Amino acid sequence: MKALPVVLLMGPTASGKTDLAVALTEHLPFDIVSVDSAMVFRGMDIGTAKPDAEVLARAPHRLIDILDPSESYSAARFRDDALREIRAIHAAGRIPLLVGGTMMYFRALQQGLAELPSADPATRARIEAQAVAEGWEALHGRLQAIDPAAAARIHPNDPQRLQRALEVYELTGLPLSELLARGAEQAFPYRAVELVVMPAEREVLRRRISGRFETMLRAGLLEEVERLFRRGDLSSELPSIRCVGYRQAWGYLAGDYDAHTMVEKAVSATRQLAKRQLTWLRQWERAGRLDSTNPYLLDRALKWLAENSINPDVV
RNA sequence: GGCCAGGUAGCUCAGUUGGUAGAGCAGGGGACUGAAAAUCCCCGUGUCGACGGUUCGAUUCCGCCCCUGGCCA
Repeated sequence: MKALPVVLLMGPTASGKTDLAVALTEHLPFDIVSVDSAMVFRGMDIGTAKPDAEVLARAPHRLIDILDPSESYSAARFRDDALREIRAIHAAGRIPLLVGGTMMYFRALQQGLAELPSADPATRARIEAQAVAEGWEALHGRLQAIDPAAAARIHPNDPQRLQRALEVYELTGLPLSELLARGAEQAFPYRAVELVVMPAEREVLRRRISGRFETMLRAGLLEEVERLFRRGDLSSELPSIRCVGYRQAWGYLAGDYDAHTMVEKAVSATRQLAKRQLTWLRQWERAGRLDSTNPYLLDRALKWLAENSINPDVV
């Protein structure tokens, strides 16, 4: 029996993925699963460009609004969640359409992850304290001793990865490199059909990004962030508040800079995000992992899907 | 009109005791295994405001002019 299809629609921020996905649901029996590390948070709607209630009623998105901003998500949790949603959608006789811009989630989903311990706040706090006392340079030296391969790969200025490598060692007694070398868990047991929304020109995307941020402000982004700010239990260290737009609005509300600077910083941060997303896409393209067609136009996307024999009979 | 401080990378500035200059930000490229909208790495030639002068050589010194800000009239 042929593997069941899963359609993956990826692209940089502000490229029009959501619009295309919603349009596709009107032609084929798709159910959408969001692949987005920011849309998972409740109460973060405007700044994450979450589809509005009217669109969601027409085309429900799974894996949005599943976390409070005080919580944190992960690629591993996404993988589990997404596989569960995919099974449920297939069971209902429909086709999963995974849409988003969090490229590492796509990677984790399709290539799998090695068996590693999940984040442990106590261990991280301990490592953090050591970093404050001795500096990350010293911790990099320690990693050099326990896991030379990881130390060679991880730059001394990269606290996040340094902390993770040390955390894994403290939790398992084994070097991260060795656990990674054991390989990922089972592969993606579906037939993946990949659609990539690539902007023809960077300049177009740049303009869309600044225009969209202005629209977000007019739609009440500042009020949205202020609600989070006033809660009192959130901080700029949290993954939710580090999201593009939220981080800068937070800094403005905290009095770190004026409104004009906030807008400038937010727009730049969004462009930088798009650049990183494009780096993933180009890498996959070079590796031949992607079909280089740009299915931005709806009819082109539908044609592409037809060529890959995605139609209601398949399921 | 006079005095003072400036005019150096797209922006904010540093610097050159005279040998044509470098940071941050922006921008570009890359990496990426439980934070990933995160975290990190690499990439800096620009009439050094204009024109003259001194000098082997001026962005640097001198003169003059233009522009910006401040003070005084």
